[in-house]
Amino acid sequence: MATGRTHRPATRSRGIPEATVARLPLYLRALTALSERSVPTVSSEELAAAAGVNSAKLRKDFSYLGSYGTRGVGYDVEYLVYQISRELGLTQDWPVVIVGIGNLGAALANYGGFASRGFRVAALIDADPAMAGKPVAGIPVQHSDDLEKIIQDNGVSIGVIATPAGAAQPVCDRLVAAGVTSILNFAPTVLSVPEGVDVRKVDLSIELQILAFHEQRKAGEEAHPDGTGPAAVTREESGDSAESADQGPDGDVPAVMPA
Amino acid sequence: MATGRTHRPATRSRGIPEATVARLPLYLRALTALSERSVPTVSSEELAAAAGVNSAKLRKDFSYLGSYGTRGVGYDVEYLVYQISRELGLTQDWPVVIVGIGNLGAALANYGGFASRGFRVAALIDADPAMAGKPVAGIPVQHSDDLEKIIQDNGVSIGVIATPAGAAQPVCDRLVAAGVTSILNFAPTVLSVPEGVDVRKVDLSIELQILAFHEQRKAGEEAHPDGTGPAAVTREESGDSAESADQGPDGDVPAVMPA
DNA sequence: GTGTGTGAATGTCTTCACAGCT
DNA sequence: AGCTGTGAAGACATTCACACAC
Repeated sequence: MATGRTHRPATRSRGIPEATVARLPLYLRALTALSERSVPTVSSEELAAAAGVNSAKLRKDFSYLGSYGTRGVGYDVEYLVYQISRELGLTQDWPVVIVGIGNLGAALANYGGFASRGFRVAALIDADPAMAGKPVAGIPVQHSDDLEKIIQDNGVSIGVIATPAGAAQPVCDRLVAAGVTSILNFAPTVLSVPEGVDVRKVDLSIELQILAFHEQRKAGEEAHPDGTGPAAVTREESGDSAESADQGPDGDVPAVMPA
Repeated sequence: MATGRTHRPATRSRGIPEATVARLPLYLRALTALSERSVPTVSSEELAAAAGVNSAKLRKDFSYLGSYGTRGVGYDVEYLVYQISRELGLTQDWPVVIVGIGNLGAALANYGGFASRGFRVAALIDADPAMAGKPVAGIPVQHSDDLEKIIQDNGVSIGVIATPAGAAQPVCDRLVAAGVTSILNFAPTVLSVPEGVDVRKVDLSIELQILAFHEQRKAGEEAHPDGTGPAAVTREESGDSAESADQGPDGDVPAVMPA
């Protein structure tokens, strides 16, 4: 959701819906787990449960990739892992730089699920001269003066911004000027980027606020089941599945699952 | 988005669309910045630009809250800040616990944007006895043996899980059993929760994979503008705004913060 | 004149339900 | 018989465009 949207305003042909793309990593994770347990095939029903979505959605999602299943049987786990990995571009190596090595930047640098999926932390960059040379997660921090050179030398196209809000836009501008075309932004700011550059943002405080909104409703309902309370709701809890969560914004990334 | 959905299956009356709720924090942030600069009023056009959305969407979003603007003039900044805060439930205090004080947990504990919005870190919990008593961000870490007591003593209803994947579900179960009804999950796992409990997830690796997907397409197009390449695309990049990113997810989903 | 508020139109995502392949 | 793949229906979200209030 962040700002508008740059990628295909409505692509057809090999156009995989954005909502589907956002779920592919989820399926991939579930499939990887099955693969490690040497499970050979899986049905849409089983895989959907593992990924926390419903089976119709999963089948529809896979249908955009092609017909990789076998009717009456299910999906071949290894084959699907490969197809989804390829579709997501994970069969290649993605050098990534992290800018802003504070608490969060360090946490990201140490994050394991990083390397496990084709992403390689090529460099850590920080504006504090005192940090320069210090190793974090085994990688020496470099000073931001060299940002452009680092990007270019490593052929980096994906940048992660974990700086304070005020530094985010300038850093973003430099990253883009140096050739970065995809940015994952952890700073609580809206970034302006030229067309063709993708930005995804992750904002803790926003997630908490969304939770608070729903939490408030729950409290209001309890206290006033008649729908009169503070945040009078009047829902109808219509008969419905028994799922849970969701995940927000636009692409609305999915988020959880039922018991 | 995620799985089904627990909150109003399609509530009307005071039913604010989920997509709108997800944007309210964005508007609030932009408004807070204006407020600090003592700007008295703002038009939908200006505010939309600051929040990174288009003005029609913003007006539609606000229309779900009520008619807080003045035709021909715009919106009163202070008044809107108050209304949105109230709608989001930020006028009250939300004690939060963070479970799992590793790199990420520590980063979250240190996050400023936290307290700034009605959220108060009531306790830090970790399973490592060696951590017990150590202060992180000025708050002493407590051992997870006391999790239930901590939740109850502090009246916590929102929990943040920043543990390794394997520990997430057990921790989640204990949190829920102790009374937590909203969970922000940073562990790369699908959590099972009973109906009535909200879960939002933030997964760094998923965000990167989505970026990689788009990045791959860009590369494919450059190399094969005819739409024949590896991941043959054939989009049409139809004329479009000059905004940027999106977030998914589901929407989009999304979540953290800066150093 | 200016900018909000909103019905109507359009577009996207999800769910249903079943035909068709194994 | 079983489970995928998918048209069609429905729900939801965004955008348009303009009447109306200031």
